[in-house]
Amino acid sequence: MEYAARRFAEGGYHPTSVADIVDGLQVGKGVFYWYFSSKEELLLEILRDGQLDLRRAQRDAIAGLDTPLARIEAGIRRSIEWLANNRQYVTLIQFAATEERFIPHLRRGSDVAVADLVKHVKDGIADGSLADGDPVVISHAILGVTNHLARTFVLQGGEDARTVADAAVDFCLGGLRGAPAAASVTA
Amino acid sequence: MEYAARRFAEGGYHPTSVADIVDGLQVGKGVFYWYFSSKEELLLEILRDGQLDLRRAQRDAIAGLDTPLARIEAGIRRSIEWLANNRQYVTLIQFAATEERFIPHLRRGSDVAVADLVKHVKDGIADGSLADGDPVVISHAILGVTNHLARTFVLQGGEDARTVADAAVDFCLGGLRGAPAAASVTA
DNA sequence: AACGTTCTTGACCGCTCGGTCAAGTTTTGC
DNA sequence: GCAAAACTTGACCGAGCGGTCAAGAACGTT
Repeated sequence: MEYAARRFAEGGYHPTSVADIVDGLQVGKGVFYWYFSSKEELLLEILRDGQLDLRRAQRDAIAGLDTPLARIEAGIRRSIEWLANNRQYVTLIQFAATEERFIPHLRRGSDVAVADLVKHVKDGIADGSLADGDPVVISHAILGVTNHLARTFVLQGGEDARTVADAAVDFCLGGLRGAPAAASVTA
Repeated sequence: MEYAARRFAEGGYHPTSVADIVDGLQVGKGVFYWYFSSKEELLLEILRDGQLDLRRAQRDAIAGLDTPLARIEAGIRRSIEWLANNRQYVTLIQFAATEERFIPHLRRGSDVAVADLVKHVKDGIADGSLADGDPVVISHAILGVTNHLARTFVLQGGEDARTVADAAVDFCLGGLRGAPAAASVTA
C-alpha cells in the first residue's frame, strides 16, 4: 500500500495502472484483487489510513497542553512535520479533491480535523486569547496557511519542516501586521 | 474551451474523454484535433488562459491604489471574486498540480503571481506597515489563506464571495490575535 | 497421506481511450 | 466561376486499461 501510494503520487492516479503496481511489487495481478476489490478501493483505503494517522499524530502532539493557543500551535507544527514525512498523501488528497466520487470520503476525514481545531479556536475566543470571529472560518484559514506553506516549501522547496512551521505559526498568530510571538508551546 | 474546462472540472481530466467533449459540443472529433494537437495541449491552454485572466483581473483591481496594504487587500478580494466566477479553474489547477508533467506549466503562472505579491509585501515591510519577515513566505501564506477559504466557502459552501473576502482579509492582516482592520481598499 | 482453505499466478477478455485519416463541405482570393 | 485553402466529419485503429478466472502452490488440520 505504501508502494502504491508512492506510485500514485509520482505518476498520478489514472496514469498509474494496476499492472504497474503489481509489477513493481513483483507479484501477480490476482493477489491485488484478493486484497482489494478494485483500484478505487485501494485509493480510498490509502486515504483513510493517512487521515487516521495524521489525526493520531496531532492528538499526541497536543496531549498535555492546556492553553488553546499552545494546542493550536502544536497542531500546526505536528501537521507540517507529518506532511513532510508523508509527502505522498499531499498529492493524493489534492487529486482526490478533483474527482466528485472521492470528495465525500475526503470530507469525512477533513470535517473531523476541522472540528478538532474549531474546538480550540472557540476556547481561545472564550478565554480572550484569540480575537473574536467565526471559529469555523478561522480554522479553515489556519489549515490553508499550514497546508499551502507545507506544500510550497517543505514538499516542493525542500526546506526544513521546523523553519516552515515557525513561519506558519507566526503568520497565523500575528498576520501581516505582526504581533510579538508571545505564546509558545512551552507556555 | 470553456465547455471542456467545465467538463474536466466536473468529471475529472482523465475520465472525461475527447469523445465526451466533442459529442457535448456536437462536432466531429476531427475539429478537435484541428484546433488542438492533443488532449494535453487543451488542458495546458485552458490553464494558460485562466492564469492570464486572473492576473489581468488583479492588475486592474490594484491600479490606482497607492499603499502596499491597500494593494494586497484589493488583490485578495479580487482573487476570491475571480475564483467564484471561474470555479472550473480551481479544480483544474488542483488536478494539474498532481501530475508531474503539468507542474512546470503551473509554476510559470504561479511564480508570476507570487512575484507580484512579493513586491507589495516588500514595500509594506519597507514602509513599516507590515511586520518584518521573509516576503516570499508571507506571500505564500496569504495565497494559502485566500485559496483555501475560497475553495471551502465559496466553491463548496456556496457562500457569498464578499463575506469570505472580508474574513480572508481580516485573518491576513491580524492573524489569530486580531488587530483592528484599519486599512481599507478606499484608503 | 489426504483434504479443504488460503493465497498466488499470469494469460486473457471486453471495452474504451487518444489519436488518425480519407473523404467531403464551406470559405476565400482572384 | 473556380481552384486552393480552411475546415469538418465519423468510422476506424492499435494500445492499454481494469478486472476475471482456471489452474495450481503452500499450508494447517486431522
